[in-house]
Amino acid sequence: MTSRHILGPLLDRQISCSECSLKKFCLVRAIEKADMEKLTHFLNPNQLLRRRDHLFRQGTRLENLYVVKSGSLKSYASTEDGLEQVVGFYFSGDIIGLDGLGTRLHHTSAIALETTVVCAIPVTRMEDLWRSLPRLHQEMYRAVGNEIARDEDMFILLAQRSAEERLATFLLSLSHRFHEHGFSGKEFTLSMAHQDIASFLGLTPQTFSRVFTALKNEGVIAATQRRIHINDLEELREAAKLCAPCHLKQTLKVA
Amino acid sequence: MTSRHILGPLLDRQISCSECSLKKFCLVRAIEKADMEKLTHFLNPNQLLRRRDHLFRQGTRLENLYVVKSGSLKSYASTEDGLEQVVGFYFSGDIIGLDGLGTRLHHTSAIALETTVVCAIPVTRMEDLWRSLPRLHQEMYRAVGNEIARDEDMFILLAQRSAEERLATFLLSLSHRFHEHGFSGKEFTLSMAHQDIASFLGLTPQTFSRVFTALKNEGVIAATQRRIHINDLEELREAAKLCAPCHLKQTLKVA
DNA sequence: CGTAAGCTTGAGATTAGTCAACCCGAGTGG
DNA sequence: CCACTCGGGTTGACTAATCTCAAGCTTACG
Repeated sequence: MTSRHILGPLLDRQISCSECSLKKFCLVRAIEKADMEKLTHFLNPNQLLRRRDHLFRQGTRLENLYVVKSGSLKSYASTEDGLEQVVGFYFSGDIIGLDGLGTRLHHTSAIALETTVVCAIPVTRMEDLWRSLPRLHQEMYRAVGNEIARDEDMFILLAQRSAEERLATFLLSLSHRFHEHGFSGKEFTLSMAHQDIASFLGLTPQTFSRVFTALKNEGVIAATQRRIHINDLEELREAAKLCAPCHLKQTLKVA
Repeated sequence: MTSRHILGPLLDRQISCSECSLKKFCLVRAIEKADMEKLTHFLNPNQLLRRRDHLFRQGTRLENLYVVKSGSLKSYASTEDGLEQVVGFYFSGDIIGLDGLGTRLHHTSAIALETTVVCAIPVTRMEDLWRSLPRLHQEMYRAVGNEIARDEDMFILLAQRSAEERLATFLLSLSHRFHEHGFSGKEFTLSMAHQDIASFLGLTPQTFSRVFTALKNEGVIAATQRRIHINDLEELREAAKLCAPCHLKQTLKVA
């Protein structure tokens, strides 16, 4: 509502959560069918963004949390010295904006990587929402807990893993994520630029490119531009050096 | 309750939140005086840990969230290859255990760095707690939002800052934290080992030591063992290279 | 007092970053 | 329709930061 000017036109508002194709992955999964209409009432469903549209900007008031319905976004922080750090990628089912709940100001900016649809949850109505649908609560804390756990996994990745391990881990987590959502885990298209991944992984674009090329040369993956094909999943796992249960399942914010 | 065997004896259970010296910093600050007794009912207040006592271990069931009342803890993740990564330090007022809310399993281990007192919030009673004290809610989301924002700040630190910048940032954030709680921001004692800080900052103990020594030689700080004295706050800020508002206020999980 | 853990220091190896050139494809305008 | 430009991506040569290995020191504590 408030950031309408940077958003595309709203899509068909009629679609309720109960009809939403995402209900298996969204917060909504905790909700009884009967309550879904109630929920729909609290949301601003189906806001459309085009590639490069900002969903919100660092430092602005937190008006909504968003659930990604389709498409993808990245969030990034700008530092005073002009650098940008990508801090997360978001795909369908992910909640975006949580980092603003502390200060009620967005702590990062979020921008669509492709044509993307999100549902907005106005924070001013969250209290009512919880009251009206206490089960949602639990689901919300689940989401929050997963996000924090993922962030901690990222610490490990950034703090003690090599460039190759970071990239391999990233590809695996993407693969896992796509698979989870019923797509191929072996072949997929990146919606983000290589340099976004590099930033996210704490690497320069050059180092990213070298490691990426190396993986291709070793035959572990095949790739043209942003189209990725994983040839040897085992080898990729090897390269990622993560067999621990806690990592394979949910690593990175992209998971 | 469940982990009593690794916990020290319980202290005087009589102390209620309204008498607690921490109420300015704890979740409780959102609560009306009249409701505090109600809250006390939900808690397991004042569990005592000695140095090196575990509060919980990675992979075990999440039974409680904890608020640190006094003392300090570190949380760390163990990877399959035997490495340990410190992912956070916690001081009075901090909530610990949030990373387990997703899976209901602790995602990290937590261990006391000194004699420490915590209040336990049983997760099984959280639903009741929210119902009974809806205002607590908001405070909880505030805490969660701050934690996520801090994690994102850590990404930047780990992804693109030099060893010196990381250490300087860490010291500043400690200083800020102590100051906030009414202690001196210029002189304080570290409760964690140097190697814990090194791990947290993604450095080897050797690199940490070199940078630490350098800061001492430059006269920016003075330190004997774990006693720190900040001589030149401006210089330290310089070394940290963070002037952006979002960073100075709340950086790192220690803030 | 003796041991162990934590911390420091040095020398050398290694990884990733920097600087710079070049390539490629998409979109633009002549 | 083609040349131009620009952003993104690649590659090479060199540099610098951090890690590794190794030894020695200091402190804490039984």
